[in-house]
Amino acid sequence: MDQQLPEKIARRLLHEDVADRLRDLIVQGDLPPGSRLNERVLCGQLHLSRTPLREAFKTLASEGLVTLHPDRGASVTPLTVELVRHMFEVMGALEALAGELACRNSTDIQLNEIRALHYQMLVHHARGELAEYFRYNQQIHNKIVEASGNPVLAQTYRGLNAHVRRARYMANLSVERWDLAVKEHEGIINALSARNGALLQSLLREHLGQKMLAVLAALAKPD
Amino acid sequence: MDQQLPEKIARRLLHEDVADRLRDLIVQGDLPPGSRLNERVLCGQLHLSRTPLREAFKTLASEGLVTLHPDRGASVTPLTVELVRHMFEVMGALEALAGELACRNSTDIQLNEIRALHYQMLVHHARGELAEYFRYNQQIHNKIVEASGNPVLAQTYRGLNAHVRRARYMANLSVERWDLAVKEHEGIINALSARNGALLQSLLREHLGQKMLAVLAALAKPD
DNA sequence: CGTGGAGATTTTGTATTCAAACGTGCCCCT
DNA sequence: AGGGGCACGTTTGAATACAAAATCTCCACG
Repeated sequence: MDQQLPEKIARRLLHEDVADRLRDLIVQGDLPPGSRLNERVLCGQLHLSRTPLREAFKTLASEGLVTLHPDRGASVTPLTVELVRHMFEVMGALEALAGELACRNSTDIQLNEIRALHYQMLVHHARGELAEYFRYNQQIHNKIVEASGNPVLAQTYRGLNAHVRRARYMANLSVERWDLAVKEHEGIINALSARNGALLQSLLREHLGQKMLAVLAALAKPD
Repeated sequence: MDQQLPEKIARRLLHEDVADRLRDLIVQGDLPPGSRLNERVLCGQLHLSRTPLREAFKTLASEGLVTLHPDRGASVTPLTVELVRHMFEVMGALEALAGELACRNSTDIQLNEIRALHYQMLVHHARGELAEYFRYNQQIHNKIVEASGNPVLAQTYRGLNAHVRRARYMANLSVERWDLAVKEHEGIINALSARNGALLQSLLREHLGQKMLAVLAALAKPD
């Protein structure tokens, strides 16, 4: 047996922690789009030196979350309508592929896990707990991608998803849209359970398309 | 008019040059899969200090070309059969999307440019000039992705393509496969010219699938 | 009142330094 | 002889130092 040990021994690199932290700050809007990232200031706030911070910038830059301006520092990549549209287009292709593969490759255990998450999500929907709902919603989509059994797909998906989450954070969900989204999820879970790849793909596309419309509407509105 | 000026004023960052250089070395196999990247040695060879080199590592790591081992340095990510299979799966979805979008969005000028590249490629095929053939082949696929008008797609594609190019570099093309690939390209160009998205998608999938088989066969063979 | 430019200040890019972790070889002990 | 542990050299991780670029300030000049 050469399976992974339950706990990782390997220590985490500082720049990785910093990248995670900055990613969260950007996704949640604490570092607003377009804002400049002053190295000295951030070093003070995060209690580290410039070296690992700058390393984290490189990681985030290659994910597209920050933009590097030679000799003029880094800034949070602005969220434009065009960027959102293009991201959702790519996400659509990736999710469709994930759905198809998940129907083919996922184990029953993974499927049960996804169903469990779905029901947990329904609980939070019933209680009107938006933040928790989002967490489980996110987890379900991640699990579907994982269940595809394709780590390259999973990694690519995660990279883009940071952008999408950032966009969604700005979009306040209407109650109607929320209810509808839950209905769509119902269908998604059913198609996956039936391992109906073609159906799942079209449902995922529809779901993502609706999400994009909601995000675009929110972006268009003045803050 | 806010179009890009013909010449970039912005200076290039050292770590970007280094990342490009290392990427080439990895893709071409000069830095073979699994090989360890000793910082001091590379610094000497590339004539720079460790800081920008390490920054370049971070970029390449987030592209997946190198793997970082905490406290034990970096190494070139090994090319496994599984990795190749998974990459081609994702590339397939991306190229299909690119084809669909290119049929919808590309300008006639872009289309003409692609056709021109195609004929140039035919020239090199006729002369049996493999390296030049590959260059134009690569350019055509890049142009199709560009013609999709989706920069996010283009960027994602480029990231994965480095891996694919690395894999292909190991696969010696047979003459039969080469002739067939040219035929496939013919069909691709025609479908694109006719702006037949559905057809183009299936042709691109077929083309990529064949490429994957060739690469996998080469990987399976002993070097 | 605006404009332009020299010098000071800040900020970034790269090199160097310092500290901690890793790996190795040797010696001692059983 | 074999295994364990300790000291050493090497390599990496992070901080600091230095250099170059950009930005800001303020005053002279039109």
